[in-house]
Amino acid sequence: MTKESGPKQKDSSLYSCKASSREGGGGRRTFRLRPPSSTIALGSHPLRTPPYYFLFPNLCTSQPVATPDRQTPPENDLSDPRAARRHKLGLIAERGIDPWGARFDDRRFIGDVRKMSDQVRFQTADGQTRELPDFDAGDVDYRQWKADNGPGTETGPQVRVAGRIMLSRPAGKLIFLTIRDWTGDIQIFIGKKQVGEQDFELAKLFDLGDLIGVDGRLGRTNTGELTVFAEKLHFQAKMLDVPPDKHAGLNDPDLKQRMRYADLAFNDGVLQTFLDRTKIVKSIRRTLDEDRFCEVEGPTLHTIAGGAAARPFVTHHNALDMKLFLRIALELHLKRLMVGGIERVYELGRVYRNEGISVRHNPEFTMLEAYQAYGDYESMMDLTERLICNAIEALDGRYQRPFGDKTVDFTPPFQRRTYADLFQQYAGVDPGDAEAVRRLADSIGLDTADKHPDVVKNEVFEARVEDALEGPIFVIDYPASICPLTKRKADNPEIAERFELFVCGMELANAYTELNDPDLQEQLFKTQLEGMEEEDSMAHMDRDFVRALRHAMPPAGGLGVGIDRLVMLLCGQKSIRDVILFPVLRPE
RNA sequence: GGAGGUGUAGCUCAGUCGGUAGAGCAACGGACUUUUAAUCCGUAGGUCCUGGGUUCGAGCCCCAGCACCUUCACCA
Repeated sequence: MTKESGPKQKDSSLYSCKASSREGGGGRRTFRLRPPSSTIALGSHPLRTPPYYFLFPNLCTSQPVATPDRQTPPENDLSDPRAARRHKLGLIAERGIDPWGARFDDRRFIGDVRKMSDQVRFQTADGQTRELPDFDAGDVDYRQWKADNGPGTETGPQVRVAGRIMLSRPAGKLIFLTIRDWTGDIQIFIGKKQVGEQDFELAKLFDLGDLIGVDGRLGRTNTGELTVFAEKLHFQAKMLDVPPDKHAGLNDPDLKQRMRYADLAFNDGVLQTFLDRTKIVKSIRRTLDEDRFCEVEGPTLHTIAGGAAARPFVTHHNALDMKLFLRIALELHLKRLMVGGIERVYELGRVYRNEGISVRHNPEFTMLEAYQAYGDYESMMDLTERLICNAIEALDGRYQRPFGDKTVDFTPPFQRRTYADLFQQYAGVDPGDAEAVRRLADSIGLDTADKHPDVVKNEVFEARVEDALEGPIFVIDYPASICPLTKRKADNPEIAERFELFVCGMELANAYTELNDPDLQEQLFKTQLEGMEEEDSMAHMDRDFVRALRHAMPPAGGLGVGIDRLVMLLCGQKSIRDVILFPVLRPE
């Protein structure tokens, strides 16, 4: 799954830069001079902490200090949770412990430690080793089991873990913690007798949200809970702000997005959704790479924002004194590359559209576009199905996926129905009967004045058909006049070889048999430009793109997939802002 | 941009008819060596989004503004 990214790979120059940028911190970090980690024995971490409080004298007092604003309350008012945390930060430093931690070699991810549970054994007094009862099977009274099998001692592997304190259950001279890293949770047992007076006093200074490291032995408590029985504690970082409610978490959607770090750290499932997003994106790349598609990086700054009908963001290049647009699509540059001979090409990247924000729209979003020379829209349909099915396999292999109150069945093959067929079924009108379509459009309150019959038809389709498509369903063979970049069917110039994939009323993918006739392309651009506002994206003819087509682009299939929406559907998230780490927000 | 809703302790939320501001969690003090959102006793914590207005009196009613949510439009 996730590659080990331990501290060994840490860029020391980056780190020293970070240290020297802090007041009083220059030269403090000396770990680069230490021997390699292999020579460091587990549990005997060599950090000899300097007298840390000389470096941060202001942290090490509980005297009142100036309070510039409400964010830093008086430190002597310990009823304020933030002041209490700062006070404890000072007490930790006074104990000679760096409250901001240090490199922590040879630690294991908690998820891996949990997999070591079968190494926990019970050794009887006469030297026999016994397997523990199967705790997953149901209620096991482990205290009773030990009494029945005793006398004896539990043995388990020595482990080193680190994570954030999520729950704390103090019980006299015992403290139970639940700590979490990005692979899972595990309980920590801290007994005064077991860790010693020093570490137990340190543990009393722990707060929810702090990061700690633990050396200990893996075992089971009387209730059977897999637990690291602490032998040595390592403080790693203090959380100075107050974490959200330990049970309800952070609920305010604005705060969740604004403080995504807190959302990720404290709300169940959020981190998993974003790790799943990465899995989906990796799977898409893998699928395309296996099909010998070549990933490229086109320009983000365009002189003409083309390839889609959307308003662009405008920016300015100072040295050239030139207006530039953030790209609204990847299409036109990828096709230029096909002319150049990259016969299977894709880009998976961010595009920007200066449009409204909604539960399905963010001004910047991630798009995949893929082009395959000598393919057509049928080849792209097969590819789309493969991309989605492989992504599902990369997650958990479950083809029935909940979305809101529905369940979407992604078992291939997906349905394929023509636009006309679906129009007849859901709108109840023959799509070939322009007058009947117009009457229907009028009756549902659409503005039909001065509009091309196919445009009216498409508005009816969007109003009546799209929302009804629970899918996944490929809608194929669109009216040609609404698809300016699409090749017509050989036997019917009224029909464009195009499909859109719909799931839960949402457009997930869009693909064409690409138009490669430069003269027809130029003509269609011009037709589309007529009557358009200057600020609209396609209102500038991309002459260089037409020139590229004159150098001969192979006939090809082209596909666009909205990655954020795919992640929404596969992860069961109803809002696009729940699958984008940092969605656009107004300033605080 | 239009319409509707929400804004109260660090977090999650109550707040009746307009009459002294409430709970749980978190915090602080105390008890507890096998707990599971630990429990028990005690303490402290408020710019009721902001600014006006009505009223003897406003968290509550009225007006304006700000932010977020839902929905529509633009769009994918």
